[in-house]
Amino acid sequence: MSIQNKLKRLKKHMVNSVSTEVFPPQSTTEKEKGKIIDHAGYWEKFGATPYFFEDDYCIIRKVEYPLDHMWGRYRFSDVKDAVIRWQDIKTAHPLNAKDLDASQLLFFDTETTGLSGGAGNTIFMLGMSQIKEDHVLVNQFFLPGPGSEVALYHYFLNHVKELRNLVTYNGKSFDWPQVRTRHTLIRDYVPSLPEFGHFDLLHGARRLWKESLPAVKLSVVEKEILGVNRIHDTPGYLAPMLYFQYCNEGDPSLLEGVFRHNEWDVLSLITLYTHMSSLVHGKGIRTERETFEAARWFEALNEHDRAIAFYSEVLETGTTLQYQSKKSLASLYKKQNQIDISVRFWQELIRENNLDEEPAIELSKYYEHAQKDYEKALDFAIQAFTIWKGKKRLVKRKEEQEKQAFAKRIERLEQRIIQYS
DNA sequence: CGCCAGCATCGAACGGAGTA
DNA sequence: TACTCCGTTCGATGCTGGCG
Repeated sequence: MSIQNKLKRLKKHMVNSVSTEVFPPQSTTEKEKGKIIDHAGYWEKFGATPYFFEDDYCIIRKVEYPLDHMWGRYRFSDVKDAVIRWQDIKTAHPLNAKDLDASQLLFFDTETTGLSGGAGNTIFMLGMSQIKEDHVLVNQFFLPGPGSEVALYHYFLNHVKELRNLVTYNGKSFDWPQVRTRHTLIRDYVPSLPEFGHFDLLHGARRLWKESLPAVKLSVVEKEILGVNRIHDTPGYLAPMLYFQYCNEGDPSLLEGVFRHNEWDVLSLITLYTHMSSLVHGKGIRTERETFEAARWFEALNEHDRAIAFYSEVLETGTTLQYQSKKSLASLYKKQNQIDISVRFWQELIRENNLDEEPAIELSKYYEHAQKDYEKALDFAIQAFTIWKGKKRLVKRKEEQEKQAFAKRIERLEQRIIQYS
């Protein structure tokens, strides 16, 4: 096939996906002759096409998956249900997709030339997946060499116009600041960065699995939690080396593994978001720990009712986290002014464990202030003090503070008893 | 290897309720 | 009226683990 024909074909493909104003039709034959890309044959075989902008180009690779394709424990289409279930949850949860449609989520991951920030590093690949009407679309925008960034970001920023919310893994600290840094360097030549909502799944994953996994990196979560098994994955840390080698030697096949790795990452983000949403919605099979951590999450968000529901579930079905759950329930019911329920939990707790002074302190407060039964209050205060004294302390300063608090409480109660008797 | 969001921890400030 | 206890909120601070 002649270069001319090839270019014609490329152009036809590009008109489909790129608005015409960025690819002016006035290109002359002479001009098109300048638009010959390196390794055109390879890229074509790889399903990638060039996108020209002024004198530069970047490489666009698209991959499609059917919506019912399984990725780990879920089908891609399950993310739609997850998003729908958020609609009737009022909570300001950091994963809440209320008022969003699954198709507006941009599952996003970059490949860069290194970890350190600043202008020294470049992003050489912008990878993303999104939910289309009847398929999942993966897009990878690749920087074929330094100096092609305007083309890369021009294409990217036009592409994401309709999207509203990023979904990333550590993207708040890493990917998106990097994008912003690169963008500011060329902002005069490209559209401005859109205001995205942003779900960073790292932090929720930490909350849910910090205690049960050796590390909470995406690769571990993916394997242990999502059930995604990669074969022949190119680890992310090799990406910079491979890219530099490609820059020196010009052989794009060096990067096949990197494309693949990035593609899998943005697909796993879909499954991970689906799964984390399901856990938080209380759907599907959950471990005791997951239910407990979801409860803690809601507690931290001041969502008492949902926290209570989850802790209660642990209490009923759990085995190892019941004591902690009961403690949380006691203080949550107290906050909700359900004192009787709260007290019943404290009493149970004190019977279940004689090494924890907190229930005794709480009961002492209850009998002193609510019941005005100073004898009982004193008993619990002394009991608490005794338990506390039996513990090894680490922080001297805190120890002194707490000791004084106990002394004060006990002295006060003794005074009251003398006075009222 | 650099950066930074989010978490835990702590102290200060404050208000409500009860008490001296 | 002044004080104490308790709970809540808010800001400062320090730390850590994840990204390629």
